[in-house]
Amino acid sequence: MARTPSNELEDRIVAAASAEVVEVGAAALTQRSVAKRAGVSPQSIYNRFGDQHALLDAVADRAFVELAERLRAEDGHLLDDITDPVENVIEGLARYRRFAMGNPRLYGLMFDAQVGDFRISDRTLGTAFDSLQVLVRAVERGIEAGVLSEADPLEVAQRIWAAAHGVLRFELTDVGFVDDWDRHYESTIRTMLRGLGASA
Amino acid sequence: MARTPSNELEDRIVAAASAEVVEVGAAALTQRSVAKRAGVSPQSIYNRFGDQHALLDAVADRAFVELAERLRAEDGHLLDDITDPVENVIEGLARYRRFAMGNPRLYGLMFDAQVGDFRISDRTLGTAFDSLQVLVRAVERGIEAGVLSEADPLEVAQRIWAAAHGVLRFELTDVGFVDDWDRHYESTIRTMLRGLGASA
DNA sequence: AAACACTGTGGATCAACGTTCCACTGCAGT
DNA sequence: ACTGCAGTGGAACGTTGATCCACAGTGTTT
Repeated sequence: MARTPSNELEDRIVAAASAEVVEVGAAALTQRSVAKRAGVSPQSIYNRFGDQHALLDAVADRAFVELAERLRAEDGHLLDDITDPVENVIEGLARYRRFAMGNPRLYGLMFDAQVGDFRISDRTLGTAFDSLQVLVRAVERGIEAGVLSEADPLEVAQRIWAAAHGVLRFELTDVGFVDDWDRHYESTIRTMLRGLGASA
Repeated sequence: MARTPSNELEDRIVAAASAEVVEVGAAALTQRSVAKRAGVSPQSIYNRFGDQHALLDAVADRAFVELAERLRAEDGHLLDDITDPVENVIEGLARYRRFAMGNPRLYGLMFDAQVGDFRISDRTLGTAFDSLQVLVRAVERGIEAGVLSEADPLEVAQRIWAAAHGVLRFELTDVGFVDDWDRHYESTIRTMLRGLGASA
């Protein structure tokens, strides 16, 4: 070894790529535009990440970390402070929605294959799993409180998550025929929670 | 006017593009490959459709028509023949899932922005709306039978649709941590229907 | 202090892509 | 028979992801 690579450079590249994704989307992002924005040569990206997919994967991974943080605490309000289990889930998913609608293109990168055959790596999928734990914990609370019926919390959390994701995807791609998406989103989740209720 | 354009040619191009989408996906599809497959010159595609997005839109439109047909009748079995309202919805969405999983790339084109900033046109969105009517009708039956509580059938149908779509998207992009996706899919829908139940 | 090893630069290059242009051909309508 | 447009074939342009190369800079080792 002769020289220690500066990971400050790596951060700059990922930050530039993130900004690019947020502004124009992953599909419109180019290696040259990222390099220019980060103030590095196009070659450096390949030296660091290998190819474009790997770079996008790094962007997605970082986004999942930010998502998890935002779910746990938004504007200083901890999700754990909400005691009512149902409202805890509702508020958590409301934050989830604000994240998605605030950064639609980033959300698209995380959950779609927006650019060619890009797929999230297993490592990034692990980070996504960490984010999901927030919802899993909320479900566990609901079960303990008897508001949700006994079942595998992970499986239940994913049912709720899927429903929320489905609504968001439709909203983001303008598919569907809804006046008030905000209301529709919450209605769908409340319907889900009602279906998961302990009563019979 | 001198010559009547053969829409047989148009059909050939759309058919070739559909096959291409099914096999390699919309992102990997190229104008040249479609032209070659259809046995026409690349130029003809532009003469007919304008650009690639318009061609993909035509493919999506056709796919929505096929989806609606398949929902209504699969292997000669009419959906309307199922009298039980709940099982009617379940079977309809099972067919929906088989369509999606049988043609994942086509499904991706219909509901994602898989290639750049491509969006379904308003006209194609109308066709999608027609497909949704199958589910709306099933919900109406459920309400009439008292199995589902009184509400706007269109709004309710979209809640169910969104939940189904969410599960499918996660399955298709390998996001989520589920053993048996088939079971998870049906569980999610049944949870939804339970939440929509007439009982208080 | 000197030599080394590696990172990053700058620029050229390649193949593939969507799209456009143009000259040419062939058929349908008057 | 003449005319006009649909479609062909091929070249071309600009942009993209990716690779290659010679060169400069800098931290580490000797």
